[in-house]
Amino acid sequence: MKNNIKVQRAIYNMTQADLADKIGVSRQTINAMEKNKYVPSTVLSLKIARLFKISVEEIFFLEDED
Amino acid sequence: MKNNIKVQRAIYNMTQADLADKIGVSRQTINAMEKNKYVPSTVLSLKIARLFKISVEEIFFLEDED
DNA sequence: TCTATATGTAAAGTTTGTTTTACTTTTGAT
DNA sequence: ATCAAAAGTAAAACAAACTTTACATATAGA
Repeated sequence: MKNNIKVQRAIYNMTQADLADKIGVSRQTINAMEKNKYVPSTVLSLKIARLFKISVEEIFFLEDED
Repeated sequence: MKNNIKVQRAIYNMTQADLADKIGVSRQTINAMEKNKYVPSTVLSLKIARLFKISVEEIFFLEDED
């Protein structure tokens, strides 16, 4: 699974730490997500989508290997 | 977080085992999700949404405590 | 009522998400 | 070139997802 969190952050001019604070996780969690180190929980993706005012599907994308 | 997976299954007339097979998890995983025993990964919620031809937000709902 | 199918549940074990601490590297502004 | 903020990374520890096995309960049809 891939995501475009970094792009959304850029649109809203937020740092990884900003985003982490707003959705209640650590900065490393955001960093790891952006670097595709792991798959976040659905609660996290819903919170991120809500924050950026777009759908989960507009941020997270399934890949063939998923 | 809550979900309406059971309703979607009913619409498509699928058993928990059917759904589990289609998205590649165990039947107990589906059962536990429906009973709100745990929060699925974003990969799972994307697969379920795709299967039911609706958005993640139409199946999974954040609650105040999330 | 008997039987098959579907659902609920539980415990043990494995894998993966997430935090914390801490350090390095990059980037941008002055 | 320097400095501060931002991003990248890593290891240890903990929490939560997910599997497997196994059994109990419910439901519907013959």
